[in-house]
Amino acid sequence: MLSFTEENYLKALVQLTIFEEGKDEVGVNKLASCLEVKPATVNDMVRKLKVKSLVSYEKYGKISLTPIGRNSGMMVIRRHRLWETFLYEKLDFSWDEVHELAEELEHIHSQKLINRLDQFLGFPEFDPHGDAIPNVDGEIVIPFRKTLSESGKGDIVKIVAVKDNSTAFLQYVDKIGLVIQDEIIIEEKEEFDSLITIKIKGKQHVVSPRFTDNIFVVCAKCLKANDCSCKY
Amino acid sequence: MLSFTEENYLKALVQLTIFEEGKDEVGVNKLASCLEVKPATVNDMVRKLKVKSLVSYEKYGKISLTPIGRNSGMMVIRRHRLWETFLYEKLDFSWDEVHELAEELEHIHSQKLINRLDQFLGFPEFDPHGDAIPNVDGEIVIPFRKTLSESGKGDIVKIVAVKDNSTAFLQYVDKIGLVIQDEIIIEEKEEFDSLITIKIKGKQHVVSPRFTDNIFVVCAKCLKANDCSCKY
DNA sequence: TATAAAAGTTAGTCTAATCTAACTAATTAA
DNA sequence: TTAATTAGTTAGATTAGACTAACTTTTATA
Ligand SMILES: [Mn+2]
Ligand SMILES: [Mn+2]
Ligand SMILES: [Mn+2]
Ligand SMILES: [Mn+2]
Repeated sequence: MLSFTEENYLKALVQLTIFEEGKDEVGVNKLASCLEVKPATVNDMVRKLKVKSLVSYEKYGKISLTPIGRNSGMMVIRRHRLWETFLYEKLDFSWDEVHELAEELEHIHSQKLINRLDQFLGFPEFDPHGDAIPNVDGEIVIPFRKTLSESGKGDIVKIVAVKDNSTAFLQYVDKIGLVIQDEIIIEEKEEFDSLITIKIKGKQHVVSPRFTDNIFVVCAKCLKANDCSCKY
Repeated sequence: MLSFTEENYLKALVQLTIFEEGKDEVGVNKLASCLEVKPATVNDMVRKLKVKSLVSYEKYGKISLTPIGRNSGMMVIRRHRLWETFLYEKLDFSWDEVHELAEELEHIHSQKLINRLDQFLGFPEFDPHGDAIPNVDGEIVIPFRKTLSESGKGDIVKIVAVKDNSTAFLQYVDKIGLVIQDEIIIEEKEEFDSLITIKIKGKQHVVSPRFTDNIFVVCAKCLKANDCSCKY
């Protein structure tokens, strides 16, 4: 049985080596800053996780997940996202409240409980932030998507997810009136300070990279963004 | 913020000094055996809880809860019983499965979460084992009830709760076909070995004190057992 | 009331998870 | 290719929660 702490390390490793585009290993310092602990602490724990065959690691080398480690980490994320969905759908929490609560709930271990919860929720594909929910085998479809920052002037896109899960960010998104699946028109891009003028539901907003870097979008014309042939 | 361990001590103290009839304090050894740790461990922790003003305690004396300690412990029990009810009512778990899962879930702290869950469940009064659920202020109505062992030959009673929450016991109750609110007729009491013959739904069963000590009943004739004037 | 038994305490040890401070290896840039 | 910077390691300390073994106080009993 894994401890809360071990689970949090594995979860962070999934985020840094699987969800992060084009990276399948990570260094001690980066993992440490992600978990808000010191590198010395990570060094200890990584050696412990290696003994348990959850990570691959050699002294002065990079850290990567073994298949077992990957699955364990993915299960933590599955639990996190299913609980977020439960809180949002059934208990009427707002999307900026659920993440914090799910940080605790994700460590409830029972497989049976989480599978029953999944069923109770009707096997949702996405959590309230637009993130895909890993299935019972730890498999996940990471859909094609880009950040709003990567879109060009004149593009018409659709918001599919948010990157930042913090209350401050999510409340700002709420304030602007933006909801998952909404259409966004990029009206202006100022190269000098990277401010972007967007139109949502007919209303203009000027937003900064702090915002656009954390909004995931797909082309609004061809929703099957994988085969997208639009300029986008 | 209380740790899991501290919460478990407070919960055990509520059970031993409030739910246990006519006792408002408890010794180190009894608390230790209830928590399955050694007396030395309890001694350490009780001194820590005293510093936090959660218990009253003097060296070589008995332990009792302060009002704050009582409320904290009661909140753990409220969460435990509400989660049990959720698992039983919404996720179709059986009554012998829910206790173990609730042992983990009871440590999720958010007040807002538990109050929303309470609302979602329609403010239930009792958990799947027939135990009353403390309200948002930590108040609880401990209804009048006796064990089946205390009933006499010829009594007609109604099962309102079970004392033992273990899987083994609850599955035995299931096997006999007994359900909360069922009527039980005490047909025979053998003084020699304390075996009791009962009738449930027209079927006879011979049961031992291991069973009857853990079944809570009220008189079936006058359901307001508090004012019961039947022999019972 | 003296003494044996039960209840409770203390000192010292252990493990998990963290830290700091000092060190070493690897990478980058002059 | 050497020096500086960055990344990673090690040793030693701390804290919470547990333990054992030895001790002390309280209570029960002869
Ligand atoms: Mn989240
Ligand atoms: Mn999420
Ligand atoms: Mn229970
Ligand atoms: Mn219960």
